[in-house]
Amino acid sequence: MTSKATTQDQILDLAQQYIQQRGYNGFSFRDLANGVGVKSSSIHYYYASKTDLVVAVTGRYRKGFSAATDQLKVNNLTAADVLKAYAQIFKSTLEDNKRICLCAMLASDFDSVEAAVTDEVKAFFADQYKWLASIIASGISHGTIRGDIVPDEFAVLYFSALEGAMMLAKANDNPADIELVANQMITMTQRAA
Amino acid sequence: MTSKATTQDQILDLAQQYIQQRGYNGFSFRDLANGVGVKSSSIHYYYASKTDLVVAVTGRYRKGFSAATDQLKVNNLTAADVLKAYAQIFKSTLEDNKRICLCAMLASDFDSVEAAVTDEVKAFFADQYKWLASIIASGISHGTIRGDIVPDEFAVLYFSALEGAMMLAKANDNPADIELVANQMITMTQRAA
DNA sequence: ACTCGCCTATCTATCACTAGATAGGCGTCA
DNA sequence: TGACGCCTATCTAGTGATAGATAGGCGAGT
Repeated sequence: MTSKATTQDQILDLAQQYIQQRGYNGFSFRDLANGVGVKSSSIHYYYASKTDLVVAVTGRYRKGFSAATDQLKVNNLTAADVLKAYAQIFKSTLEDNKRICLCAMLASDFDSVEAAVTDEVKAFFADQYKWLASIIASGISHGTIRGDIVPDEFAVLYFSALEGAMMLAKANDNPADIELVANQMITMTQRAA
Repeated sequence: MTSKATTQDQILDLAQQYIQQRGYNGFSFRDLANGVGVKSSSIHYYYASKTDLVVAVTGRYRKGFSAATDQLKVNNLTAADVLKAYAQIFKSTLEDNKRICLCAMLASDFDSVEAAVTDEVKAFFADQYKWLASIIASGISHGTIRGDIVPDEFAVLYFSALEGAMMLAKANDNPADIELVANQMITMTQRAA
């Protein structure tokens, strides 16, 4: 009946989970093989090298994340509400088996991975900066965000703080800190001058 | 002559550097041994296990960091200036061979390390939160920081943002982003109501 | 309709290498 | 003479990767 998850999809799903939980150097082809129920050579059949596998996972993640953020735009919410919803993605990710942003993990592992991976990670960050800056700019033009905020700069701040909060919230086992961090920044974008 | 760096100190120094650059799973006893100029068994002579080694590195790092932050307090600077100087520690660390905060790296590797390590990492974070909150509270009482800031909450925000910015600045090869992030937050603590 | 050729997906078995860890020895210096 | 500091040698367990085999499906040509 249902559940037509192919072996390849299962490999990608589990690899993503492992990277988000343990990082690039924290899992092996055998871990993956055991989890999926095949032999490690079968993973090599789909992905010649670990780099190839991680590039595939990261590309899929980037697409999926962009699809998720684009959905936040459709309703006619204020910029502050969109930013809050964006932060909820981070909190939900952490609450899903203590996962960290895939690209944050890979960024920590930058010195261990090949350029094909770092390129994909950098592209993800660029995507997010651009998307956040557009949300902020829109808020300013609608008058719901202070006019002295610089969209490109606040995008870096907001994203940095969420990534950092995610890591700390995992260490301290306190996902609510992500909201605490997001809400303080959002308040600051609205406080009257 | 000079340079009395003992083998043990060299081991700790290099282990710290490797953790900050590659994370817990990104270096081996052999890497360390080659770098110091001894055999890997000699490292086991000082530290029975990798866990023991990392606990020692982390404890030393925590002490050293506290010593550095306590020095920022002595002069009669405004809270904003102290917070700026604090952010400079993060920028300098990144500029020193692209190192990330040791505890941020270990927090990313939480699922790979034993409790003895995570305890030390959590203690470091608690130290920093406490120190930052005291600086902020002092700024409020001196009237240089807005009274509607909550020290404990802003400490989490400020620290999260710096840790996140550090990781992103490394990935994007742009240490100045750390200052950009810090300055935006400091501005927000001072903007008139 | 049959079969030939090729593809897909997986297996077993193994490669060379690296991981952390351990046992025991040897020289130096107090 | 005994502890310290470091060595050689080795172990067990795993690493990513590769070779070669196999079972079954699918499509084209006769």
